[in-house]
Amino acid sequence: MPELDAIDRKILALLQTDSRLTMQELADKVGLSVSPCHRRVKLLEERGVISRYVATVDQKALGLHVSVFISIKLARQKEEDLNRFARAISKWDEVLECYLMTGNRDYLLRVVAADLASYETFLKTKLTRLDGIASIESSFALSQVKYSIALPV
Amino acid sequence: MPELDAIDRKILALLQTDSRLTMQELADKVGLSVSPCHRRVKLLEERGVISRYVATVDQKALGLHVSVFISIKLARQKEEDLNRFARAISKWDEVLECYLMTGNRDYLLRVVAADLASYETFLKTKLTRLDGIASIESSFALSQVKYSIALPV
DNA sequence: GCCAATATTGGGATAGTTTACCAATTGAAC
DNA sequence: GTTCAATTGGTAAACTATCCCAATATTGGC
Repeated sequence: MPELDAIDRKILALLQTDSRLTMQELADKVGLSVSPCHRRVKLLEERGVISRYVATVDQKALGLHVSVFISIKLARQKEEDLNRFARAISKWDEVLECYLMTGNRDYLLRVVAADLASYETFLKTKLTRLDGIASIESSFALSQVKYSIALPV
Repeated sequence: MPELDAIDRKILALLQTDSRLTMQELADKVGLSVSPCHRRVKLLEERGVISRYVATVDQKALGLHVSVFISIKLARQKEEDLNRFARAISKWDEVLECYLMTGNRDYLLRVVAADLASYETFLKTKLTRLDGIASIESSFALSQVKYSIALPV
């Protein structure tokens, strides 16, 4: 696995911000001509450094006004319990993020919903129906101060 | 602001997963020909429903092995204090997400770092140097169980 | 420090994609 | 059932990605 040099990192920074740049524009910005720039991008894709290209959608435009962080403790933390939990939440589109945590909770989830009523529906019809959950604690976000997909390079 | 119909939502779902689909492929998948499909995508862009196109980068490939959630309380919560805090964290690339929260903390941040040492540097040279912070509590993620950018449509 | 081997770069040609225009079709209101 | 407005589909032109090959730069050995 070869290292990422300064130009690779610049390419990543730019594509994380705007993947619709043409190769010509990207090449100009990183100080290469189109061919080597193109080759570098393809290599970054093949090596899995660039994993995908996506459109980002405005949460308010979709009417998703509620963002909730949920702390979850499981009754048991055996590997099988963890895997079962991970499989379940992976299926649910409302769950955008889920982390296995250190400290006094097992999981931290970020969930979005249209309003409190549909969040309640999510809780009642999905999350609380899972076996092996010891406790659930919801924390509501008043506003999104910052949201970025761009990892520091 | 016209409503999003079923085809618009299908377009959004597909582009949130893969924005590199050609108009031909996208049109086939939603059951339109290229022209109307292209017109709909452009409208979604103009109306801000699609906000941008980005490449997603693999966190491990960049060597960013540490993900931390930070709970922060401010000494005061006047609008000016909140704005000052928001401006500061917005500048820092390590902070990927920041939410103003209800409950017993003011902010929840998601921060990434290469290792514990560089996280410590972030804390010491940036976060703890801010004025007006009453408390900071770090919660470490052991692993990312789910991470999605695709909002439910 | 020089040379050979290797990797990287740049330009040009081609295939593929986006985009704009216009006619045809569909749907809705009266 | 007819008219008007909105949406659709096809075609052509402009733009972009992609591949190939020659030229240039970099690295390692001596």
